[in-house]
Amino acid sequence: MKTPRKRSSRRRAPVRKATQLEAKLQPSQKRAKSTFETILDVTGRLLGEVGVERLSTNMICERAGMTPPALYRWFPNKYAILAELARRMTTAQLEAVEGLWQQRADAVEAFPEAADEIAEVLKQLNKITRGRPGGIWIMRAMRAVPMLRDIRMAFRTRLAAIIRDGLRARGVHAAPEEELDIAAHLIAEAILAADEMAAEGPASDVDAIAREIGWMVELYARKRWAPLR
Amino acid sequence: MKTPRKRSSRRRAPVRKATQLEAKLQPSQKRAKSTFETILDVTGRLLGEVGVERLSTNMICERAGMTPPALYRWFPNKYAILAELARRMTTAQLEAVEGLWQQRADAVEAFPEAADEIAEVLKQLNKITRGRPGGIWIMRAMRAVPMLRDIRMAFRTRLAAIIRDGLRARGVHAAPEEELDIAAHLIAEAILAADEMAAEGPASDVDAIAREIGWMVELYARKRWAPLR
DNA sequence: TGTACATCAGTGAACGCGCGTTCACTGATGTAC
DNA sequence: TGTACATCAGTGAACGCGCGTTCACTGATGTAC
Repeated sequence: MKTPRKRSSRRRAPVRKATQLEAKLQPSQKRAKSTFETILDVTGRLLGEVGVERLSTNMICERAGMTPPALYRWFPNKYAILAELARRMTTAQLEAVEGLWQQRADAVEAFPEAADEIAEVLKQLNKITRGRPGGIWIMRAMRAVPMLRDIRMAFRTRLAAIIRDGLRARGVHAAPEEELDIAAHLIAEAILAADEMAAEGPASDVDAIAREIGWMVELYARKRWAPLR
Repeated sequence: MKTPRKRSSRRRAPVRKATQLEAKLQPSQKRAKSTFETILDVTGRLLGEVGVERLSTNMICERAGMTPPALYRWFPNKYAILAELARRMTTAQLEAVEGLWQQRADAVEAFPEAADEIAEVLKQLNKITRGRPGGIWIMRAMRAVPMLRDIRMAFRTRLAAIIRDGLRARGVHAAPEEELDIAAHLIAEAILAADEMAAEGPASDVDAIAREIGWMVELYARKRWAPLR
């Protein structure tokens, strides 16, 4: 016999264990590595096709041509897969930006080329965002999925730190520490917004968007803490 | 003549139609209006507690103290609820911005107060984003949930149009149409990013963020199409 | 004014399905000798 | 070099649960007379 389902007035206390976001273990054998990467690749593609909320582990397995236990051998749950994708993405983007920044660190003392520099940053970021399967959707998911927000925050913090140091190195001395910090975060967010905007349209739009975000950041950074008239 | 009205139990077409995002019908009676609003309110709150992907109609009903058919009387599915929340939010924000813009349309011929103006826009937007239950999460969901993206796009397009017209009205004549359009969209995205950034921290941060985004937009708009040196 | 009655707004109880996940097991791989 | 064997990487087949949703029905509301 069936117990009737009780509905109202019962508020269940969710004893939810903190979801593990790391991969269970790293694959050692060749076959395993391929499985691991296939899961990530397929998840990225499906993210773009059905969105986060419709994505399921069964769906991933079916598309990847494997059975669920194969997936669960490597990932404890579906958020761990998304988290791995997010971590790889943000790591790649940080490395790209750091590379660019460092590369020009010596050559630039002031702002003359800052617009070009920021434009180039945007292009690099966007190349990565576009280049990975479901890349934009990973970016979007990092905003909206609570379990991924930490990764995004860490990413933005580091991006802002790079920008802040870059501004200081290029002669912004008048700005109070706190103000500069907000400015750097704001610039980081603006660049990320531009990246997502650029990723949603045709690739030919990227250059134009990169040019404008470059101007925006340069003019802001150059003039904000200087006497205006 | 009186026709006996027997409720006919007709079968619905088994064809899966494209998900309807409108409310089924508008409530007329008082009790119904209250139910309708409760559903929206509870959904907003739950959005902030569990996120989009964990949100369910059963959960909404339980928290709202009603049974599922009460919900399905007004909304065809859970996306329609989210869509209604998103539409209300963006409508309120557009009205706030339009009001502000119009209010100052006569008083301002050039840019001297543009920074303040944009700062004020951000504050108004953020007041709405913060003021509604789950407001930030609705903003975030509009980015990541495919079914809500149309609403966000329409919102951004209108916001960009307001900004574009505002720039033209304030003396930006040198910019090519297409370039100005990209600029307006970029400004819109930057402002929305700033809004989300401001909504995630304490309310006391809003003013500082508003000030910086104001500067950023003003300096960009003022200098972008003018000779720089 | 009261009330009969059509219509509106909700409940109670479940449905089928796909979700995330797991168990017991087999086949593949790498390596020590 | 071949092979025995421990270990690694996968399969087959399901599980219980909660999801979105619906049906048949009752109670609440508004209004015509």
